[in-house]
Formats: sequence, structure tokens, C-alpha cells
Amino acid sequence: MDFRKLDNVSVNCVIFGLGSNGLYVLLQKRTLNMFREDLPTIDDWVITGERAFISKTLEESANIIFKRITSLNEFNRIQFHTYGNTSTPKTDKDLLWIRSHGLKVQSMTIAYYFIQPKERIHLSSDEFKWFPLKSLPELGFDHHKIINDAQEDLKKKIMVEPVIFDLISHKFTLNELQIAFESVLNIEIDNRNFRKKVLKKIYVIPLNETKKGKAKKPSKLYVFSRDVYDKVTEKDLIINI
Amino acid sequence: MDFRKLDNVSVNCVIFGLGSNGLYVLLQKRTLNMFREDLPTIDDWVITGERAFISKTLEESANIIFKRITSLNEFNRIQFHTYGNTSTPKTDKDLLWIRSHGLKVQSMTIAYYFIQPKERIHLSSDEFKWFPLKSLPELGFDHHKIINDAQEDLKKKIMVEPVIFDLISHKFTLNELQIAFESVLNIEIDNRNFRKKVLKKIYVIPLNETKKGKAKKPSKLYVFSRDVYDKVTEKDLIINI
DNA sequence: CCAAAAGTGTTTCAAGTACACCCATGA
DNA sequence: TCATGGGTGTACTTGAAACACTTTTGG
Repeated sequence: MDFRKLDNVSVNCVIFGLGSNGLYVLLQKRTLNMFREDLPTIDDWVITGERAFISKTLEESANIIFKRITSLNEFNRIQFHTYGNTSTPKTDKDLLWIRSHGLKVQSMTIAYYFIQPKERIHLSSDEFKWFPLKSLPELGFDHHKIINDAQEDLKKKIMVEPVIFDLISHKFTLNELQIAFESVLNIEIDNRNFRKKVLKKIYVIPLNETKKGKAKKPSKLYVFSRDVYDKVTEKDLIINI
Repeated sequence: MDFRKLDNVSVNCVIFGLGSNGLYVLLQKRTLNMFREDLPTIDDWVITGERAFISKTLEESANIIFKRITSLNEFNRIQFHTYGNTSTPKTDKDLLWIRSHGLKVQSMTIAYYFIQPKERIHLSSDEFKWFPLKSLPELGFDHHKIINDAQEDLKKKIMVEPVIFDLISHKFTLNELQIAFESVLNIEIDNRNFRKKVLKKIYVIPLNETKKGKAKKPSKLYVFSRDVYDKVTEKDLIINI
């Protein structure tokens, strides 16, 4: 394998996980202490990313980053934006970081996000940590903006593609599906109306299985059929003028 | 101004124009004849593009390309995808072109599209030409795919953002608006139902002006108010599960 | 028997859909 | 007066929204 990397192009991955109480982002610790008074101490977080491989597609580079961190082999990867070199000025910390890692100041980054249930990812190292999307720590570079852009893109994708089902388990309850929508869109949805609407969709298929919680009524499980979805929606366009 | 360019990153612009009978794409002639039997003659078309400027943002590079060709100063520029280096194998023609222009085989391109009424752009040179989206000529590189991706992105954008109004004149008739939707989505819309739907939107504002055609009833003109739109839609989310 | 979450129905109103003819104009 | 495209109305069906209580289970 060819491990050479481009010095002016990096790939960043915003890793979203849906927990029972909302969306989380997987962040990577960024620390550097030169023990010099004229240089700042770096102790913050960044989204995962690396320079792109010269001999691979961008998608392959993104997959490599994601797989190394999560050990997952199935995932939904969405490219949402590419950020050019001089779009945002760098802070002292960012410049120090770039210099001490032999990177180029003028570079660009292709940004992807990955969505899945949070519990599907098991973290083994302290270098990585989940943060609730609503209370992020101090972030390096312009990663606040990148994460925000990713969520905005996800909100819109949800309207026109069935990506919501990648945020929940293969077998899911209707309440889990509802929480997924509520978490991504930051809204509350009426439970009765939501169930009525979803149950009309023939690509949400009921199973003869239930999921048992503790001390509560077991809930019915459903699966999403992409095949059925594709057939139903191929000539189905809604004009939201 | 710093004119240096990156040798491994280019910016491509798919320029869409809406005519009275559908969507068009503005293409650039690509010709090369080395008069050698072992080398192909290149005589096809490509979407507009260039290597990215080192000291500019990607958006600025895209703007420069667009403005040089169209002389327009107002436009709607949408970044929709970045293509990595090895994603598609190159043809002999493409390789010859790359070599004879001192470009790198392994490069990536950030792709934008621009949308406007076709008649807003006046072409001065034979190098550029409008082609109907439905009958494109032979294209270099993977530009068929890029154009197709651009249209797919536009179709989805139309569902969640008011970009349709960038395809038509500032003052437009309802039938022009309907043709815009029909052209982008490749569908037919019932005229009566469409008008009813649009006239309910308070951000489509009727004017006391008409547009006169020849030998037909003059048609009422409307404008789109982005301010009103933003106010109306800020808490308006439709879940299209 | 209690806490916790799952699940259920009705009414009202708004929006979507199907469908065919008259109108105003300039040539 | 005619060809051209602009413009209009109704009946029906479907979907959205508001709203509160019962059910099942494990502890």
C-alpha cells in the first residue's frame, strides 16, 4: 500500500452518534505543550481527520480514518462540503499546531459526516470522546462551523432521503424513530400523529418481534426496506415551493 | 494579485441556464490535434474549470472562472461535490490533454454549479456554447457524471430552498415559474393546481405590472421576497419520512 | 400497586388532485 | 376572426394538527 499523503489536502470526518437523549459528536483530543512562555498550550478537541492519501480516492481516505477509529465496516458516509485554504484566519494555537506537525498553512479540507447509533461505536482510547452536540467543548480550527454545517446538511438530507434510518438500529421501535427526527431537527413531534404518518409508509415494515425494556410495555419492532422505498419514491416528487 | 495556481486541485463550474424550453448547460470547446497517428485528435466539450488559485478561497476561484466567461456580477453559486483523484480512469484523450497542458494526472476537482436564466448570459466567443441538458455532445473526462450530479443536487435543493427563483428573472410570470420547476424536475405540473399553490405563498408578491407577449393575453408579473420567505420558513419543517 | 413508557381515535381544517373551458391580445 | 398562451372553479380525497387516556410490563 502506498502511504504517501498530500501536503495540502486533508479529509475530515464528523462522526455523529444518536444516543437516547440526542445527537453526539465524536471528537479527538488535541494536546501540545512546548513549555515556552511565548507559545500557547494546546488542550482542546478537534473533529477527526488526516491528510488525504495521494493514491486513493477521497472516499477511501475518509473510510480509512473512520474505520481506524470505530472499527466499523458498515456505515453511511456523506460528503457535505469542501473548505478552501484562506476561508478562515488561523488562531495562534492552530498555527503552532500546523507548524509543529509539518503541515501547510494553506490547505483545504474535504469534509464528510458519518451517522449511526452512538452505541454501535465502542471507544478504546481516551484520545476520543463523545460530546453532546448541544454542549461542545473548545474546538480547534473552524471545527465549530464544520460541525454546524454538517448538521445543517443532515437536516436537509433528512427531508429528501431516508438517511434517518442510518441513525437507528436495523430493527427499531417507532419511538426510537421519532427521537431520531426530534434530535436531528431540534423539534418536538406529537406521538400519535407521528405514528399514524409512519405506519402509512409501506417501506416501514412491522416485525413479529418486540423489544423489552425494564418495567414497561414491550415495544414493537420495525425494519426499513430500501428496496420498497426506492420503488415507491421513484416518481414521487413534492414541490416545496 | 497572486496568480499562482495549485497543480493538483482544480475548480469546475457547471453553468446552468434556463431557457423557455428547458435547462441548458454552458460548455467549453476542447480541441487538440498533434497530427500524429499514435495520438488521438481531441474535439469535444468540457464544463468550464481551471486550477485553483493558491492564495484564494475556492469560492473566489470559482467566481473568477464564472465572471470571466459570463461577465455577470450577481449569481447563485452552489458547491455540490468534490471529486478525488483516482475515482475514474482517464481516457487516452484525457491523458493526452493532461500531459500537453502540464497538469497532474492525480488531481482533484471541487465542483460548483451556477444557475440563472439562460438569456442573462451573452456569449461572445465560439469557444463557449449552450447545449440542452437533454442532448449533450461528447464530453471529456467524467463531465457527463459531474453534470448529472449537479442536476441531481439541484433537484434536491429545490425541495428545501428557494433556489428556483434564481433560474428566472427577478420579475416573473407564474407560467415561467412553473416551467422552471418542470425543467429541473423533468415532470409535468397541472397549471391550475400549481397557480393555486403558489398564490398562497405570501413571499410570492404580485406586481401591478404585466408582461406583454405577441398576440396573446399579457401576463401578470410577480417577485420573490427572500425576507418574507426567511421569516415564514424559519420554524417550518416538514418531515418527509 | 406503582412507575414508566407504549400505544391508541376522533374531529377539524388545510392542502392535494383531477379535470375543461373562457379570456385578452396582436397579427 | 383566429391562433396563442393566460387565466380561472369545483368536487373529492387525502393529509395535517390538536388533543388525553388506557395498556402492559417489571420491580
